[in-house]
Amino acid sequence: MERYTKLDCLIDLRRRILSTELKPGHDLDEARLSDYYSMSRTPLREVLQRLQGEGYVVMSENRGAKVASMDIDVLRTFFQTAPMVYANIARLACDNRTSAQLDALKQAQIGFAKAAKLSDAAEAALANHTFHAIIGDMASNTYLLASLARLQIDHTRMSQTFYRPAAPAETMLVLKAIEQHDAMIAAIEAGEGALAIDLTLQHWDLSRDRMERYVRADPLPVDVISLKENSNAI
Amino acid sequence: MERYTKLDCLIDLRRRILSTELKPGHDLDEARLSDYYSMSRTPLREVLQRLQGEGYVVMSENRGAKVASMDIDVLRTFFQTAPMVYANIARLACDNRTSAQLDALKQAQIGFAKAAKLSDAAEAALANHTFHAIIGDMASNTYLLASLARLQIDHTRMSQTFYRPAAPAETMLVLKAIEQHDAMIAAIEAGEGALAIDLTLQHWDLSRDRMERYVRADPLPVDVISLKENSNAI
DNA sequence: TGCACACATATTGTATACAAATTTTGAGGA
DNA sequence: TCCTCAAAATTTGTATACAATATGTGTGCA
Repeated sequence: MERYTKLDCLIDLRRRILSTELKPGHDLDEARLSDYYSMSRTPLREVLQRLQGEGYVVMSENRGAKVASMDIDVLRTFFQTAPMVYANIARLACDNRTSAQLDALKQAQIGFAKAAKLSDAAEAALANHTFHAIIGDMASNTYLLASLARLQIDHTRMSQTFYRPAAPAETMLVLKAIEQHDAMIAAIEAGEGALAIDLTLQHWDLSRDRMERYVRADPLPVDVISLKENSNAI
Repeated sequence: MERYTKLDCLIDLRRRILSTELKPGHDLDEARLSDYYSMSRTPLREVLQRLQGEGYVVMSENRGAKVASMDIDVLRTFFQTAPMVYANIARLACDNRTSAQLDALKQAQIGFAKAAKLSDAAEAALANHTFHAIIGDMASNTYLLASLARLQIDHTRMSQTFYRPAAPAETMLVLKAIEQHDAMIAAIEAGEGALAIDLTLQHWDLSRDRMERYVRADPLPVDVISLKENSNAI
């Protein structure tokens, strides 16, 4: 097997966690991972420590590392916090973006659109992650960036678990998201903070609706239930 | 020398960085530190990785770790971001605080008042750090907590560097801060979110004024300068 | 069958030796 | 004196061996 460097390993583990190839709560065995990346446990452990710092992983004494879980109470705070942070980041990005960052953002958008049109859910989610991470960089606010990074981890993982390729509405929503990204790029490039906030909140609403619709699935026909109740009557 | 555990080492390094015993930008030599804490480099390096994740330390490939610096552009974003995060944390704390956390908060306030009255600047700053960290816990919002933690690191370090024990106004400000803490405890205990936000912003203003006043020192008497100019005239 | 306990296995934590990279030092020449 | 460059010294990065802790298994007993 080819040889991984420590940075490769870090990036790859991030990718595998974001794509939910490594599911929330999954146990990360040091020996197995160090074997997988063909490096010794020492540098691998340092990678895990770092991933813990970034919020991808949780570690406990003598019990090793697990992929950070997504509990119901954490999800609640997620929906509570995300719009505020995303909006503020977008506004700051308008003030501080560099042209190099704008180029990177446009590149990321191309990657996102391509993956979305191929219906490659995992790739699209990761490209989307990159897109919003670049906006985070543009804001150049280390403090808010710490929140954003953690929000993004859970957002990206959720968008994966809530993805239903079969649903016809899903395709429409993705196309809408691409449009919104384009509008956001224009607003950031023009430095129009208020507009960027507005677009960001719309973008958030779209994403939230998609996730909510998944959770609140269409109820099964009531007829079937009443039928069952009748046939099983004592 | 007594033996430190890894957790002790982590906590002690945090303390030394917050108290600016280890100054911003200070180089952290692995060998020296592992000797100091009488442990081998392997666990010490893991501690450093973790501190990097928490924002206390920055590391670069083959160049080791440094105490996180406080550049002028970072300070700008600090003043930009702090009030928003502090206020939101305070509001959330009102909704989610437990009685155990309230007890801890009152204890921390006692510790702060004691250190302040003894004019122990370092101890007071650390106790103040603990006080606000507990409010952060109360908010139970992992996302915002990540921002708060990073803001607090720089806030605590700044309040140290900007402390002038000789200044008569300083004592007044500390007494005022103690009062504000008491009012905040009451607001959080009563669950009055709006009031807690208000008090938090007042508390922030006090702290900001103190730091600003330090930076904008009283100008030297103009007479002295003109005198000097005259005597050195060519 | 169900439980408690000791032993075996597996996994994590630490120390040390060595490899790789960086920084320092100093000799040589312009 | 100043610069260049190579060797030495220092420092960081990795592999491996071993220690400590946690987990799994089976036996004996009620």
